[in-house]
Amino acid sequence: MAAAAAAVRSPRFWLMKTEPVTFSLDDLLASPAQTSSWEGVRNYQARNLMRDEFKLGDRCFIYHSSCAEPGIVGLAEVVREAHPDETALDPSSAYYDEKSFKDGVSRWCMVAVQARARFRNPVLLSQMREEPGLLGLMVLQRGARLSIQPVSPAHGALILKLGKPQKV
DNA sequence: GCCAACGTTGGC
DNA sequence: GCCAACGTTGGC
Repeated sequence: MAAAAAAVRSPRFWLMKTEPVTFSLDDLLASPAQTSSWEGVRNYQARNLMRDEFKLGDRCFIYHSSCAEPGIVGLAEVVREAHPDETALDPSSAYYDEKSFKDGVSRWCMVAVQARARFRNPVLLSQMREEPGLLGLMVLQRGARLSIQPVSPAHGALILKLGKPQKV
């Protein structure tokens, strides 16, 4: 009997927060092959999402936080699934976490994403709050600090429509 | 295991 | 700078 076909699922949408002062969409676009590791996530919930749920081909909205106009500015795609975040082992890194590893292995992991589009119309937080179709989107909830958030297919489709992505 | 203190996030 | 929300830490 032939091996069962690998379970296939549709690509999911995610939202990834980043402070543009630290790492912006432009920084991703300027990275080699427009690809970067999403390092420095130090929250278990966010880690678990990346480790257990992120699959190749999933689409990630890049959200700029802690800036003048917080909002979604572009789209990236998962090009490498979860693997150890070596910055946790590097004392010179801002993300060094000496308590995070056991037997030389860190509990933290990361994925790599490649830029896919810049939004012609960045979808600002203020605009999303006014958009009935985005009701229930996690980033709009009070105190939603999670840096990695799931986005439903319907919300993802609407954000793409509003953002008018320009391929990069 | 409880919970107070403290630190961080992030919009405003 | 303020402050609400929430995660982590550590004493007990």
